[in-house]
Amino acid sequence: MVGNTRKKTDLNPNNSVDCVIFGFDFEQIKVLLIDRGQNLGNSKNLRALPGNLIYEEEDLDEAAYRVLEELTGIKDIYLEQVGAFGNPNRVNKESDREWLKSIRDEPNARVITAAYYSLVKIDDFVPKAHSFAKKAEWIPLTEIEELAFDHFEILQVAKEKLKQKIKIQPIGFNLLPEKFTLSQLHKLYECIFEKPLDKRNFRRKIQKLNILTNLKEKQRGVPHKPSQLYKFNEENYQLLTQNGYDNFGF
Amino acid sequence: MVGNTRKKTDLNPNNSVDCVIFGFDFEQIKVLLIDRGQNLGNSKNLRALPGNLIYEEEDLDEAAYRVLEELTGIKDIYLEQVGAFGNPNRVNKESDREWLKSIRDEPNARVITAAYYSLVKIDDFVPKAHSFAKKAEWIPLTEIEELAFDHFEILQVAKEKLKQKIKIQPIGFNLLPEKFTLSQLHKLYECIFEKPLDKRNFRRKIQKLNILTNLKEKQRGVPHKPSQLYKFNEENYQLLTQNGYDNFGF
DNA sequence: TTTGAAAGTGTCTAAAAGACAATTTGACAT
DNA sequence: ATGTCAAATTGTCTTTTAGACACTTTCAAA
Repeated sequence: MVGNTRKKTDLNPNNSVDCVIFGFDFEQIKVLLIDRGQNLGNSKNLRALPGNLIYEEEDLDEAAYRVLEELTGIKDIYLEQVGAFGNPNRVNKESDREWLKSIRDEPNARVITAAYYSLVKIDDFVPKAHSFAKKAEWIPLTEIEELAFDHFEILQVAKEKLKQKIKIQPIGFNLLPEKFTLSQLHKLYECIFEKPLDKRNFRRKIQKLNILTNLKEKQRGVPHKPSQLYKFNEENYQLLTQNGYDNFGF
Repeated sequence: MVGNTRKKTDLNPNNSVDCVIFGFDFEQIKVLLIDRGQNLGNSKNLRALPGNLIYEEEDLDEAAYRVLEELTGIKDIYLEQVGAFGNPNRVNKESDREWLKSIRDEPNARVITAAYYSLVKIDDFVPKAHSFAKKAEWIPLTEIEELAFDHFEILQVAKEKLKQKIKIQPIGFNLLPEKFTLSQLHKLYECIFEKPLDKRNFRRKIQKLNILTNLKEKQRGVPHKPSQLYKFNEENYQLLTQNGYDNFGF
């Protein structure tokens, strides 16, 4: 392969991106997985992370944004690299090999993947027709036990990175709609940290940070005391962090 | 390329590892860089991170350990992945292209690199003859302004990851000899965080963590009050963290 | 009007962080 | 022997943050 002859639309058969797309439905964290719709005798039809080969003339981040848009129709999304995964035996399940044969020109090529995680507002998700994904589904994190390739391992690392990142940057807002309640935010943090957080202490700290704008608007139609709605205050967040503040943990 | 015919010793021409090797000489943080010894008319002879192509049948972590041992002679070192770097224009300096021509079979191949950082005890460093590195030198972080390829960018990201990681895991001991003084540890943290830390508060916190063993042994031959020597207490560290404790920041 | 369900709120205590300066000790020079 | 230099060592007070803990409010629906 000679660099000068590469075209934008040439596939790089040796490098891919895989995306761990997190969503939140106010109850639990979910991950968008694809169903490859394989009919296999007795072996399981394992779900997979959305991902694909990159193009020759494409940066890794670009490729991740592209794959995300192709799959979800969402642009300008929060995206963070998890890392590179290159175990030579990443593809060691018979079902994975079968599947690659059906969709790849070079199904036996060694592929090193750059994994990303992204946080999306679940309601913005617009399922798109996707070449090789028979279905795309939101699966609760707690129900995921096995995935294709090394995707389960990638998911574990992505979860860990998310947990760490959210302690130093309030990225959780990317999982909530523009307007949200403190209870929803509270629940979100409990789901990410996988442990209960005291309601009053949580509210005290998040409000003290002064990065929420109270919209003076209430929830409607709920069969109990309606909640105040808030939105994330980007400007105050900038002010807060410009002197190095980075304690957003609970 | 067909997977089944890959051999352990085949080079993968499209994927490399690059290593940011941090050291500490009790004064400042240094990085091990190679000098490619190029004679170039007017353009600078830029230094580079040590790195190389990986083998076809080699995991990325393995490759990083191998490259480190080949270069420094050190095994069983602290190693952490920084991430994948795959800008299609990573190689955009004429001097880098020239150099690749001289050492690679496929000098124009697009290479995606997995970057790692490692922390080494500077005195354990045993310079090794290294195929294409004319010299390997410890350069102070503060003096590094430009590097080959995208290595300067990689270095910045590695520094950032190190700063974050050391707040949740006391990996700094990997940069110090077995026996060290509290002042040396204090200076190390100041260098990593690039800001002064109050001596008394630093000592109070690190001692309270109870992960240091006082060796009841003093520095010798210093023209001032000799300091107590300590070593890292692995067992106490395990005890401390097994309940999720992760606040090692200052 | 009653009931159910979640929202909203305050205080006390304990632990941690941050600011701050004087004394001690050994090596070396005189 | 004495003095000097340079770095090590040590403690207190104040402020901030974390953690534990329970009752009242508000709306919708029965």
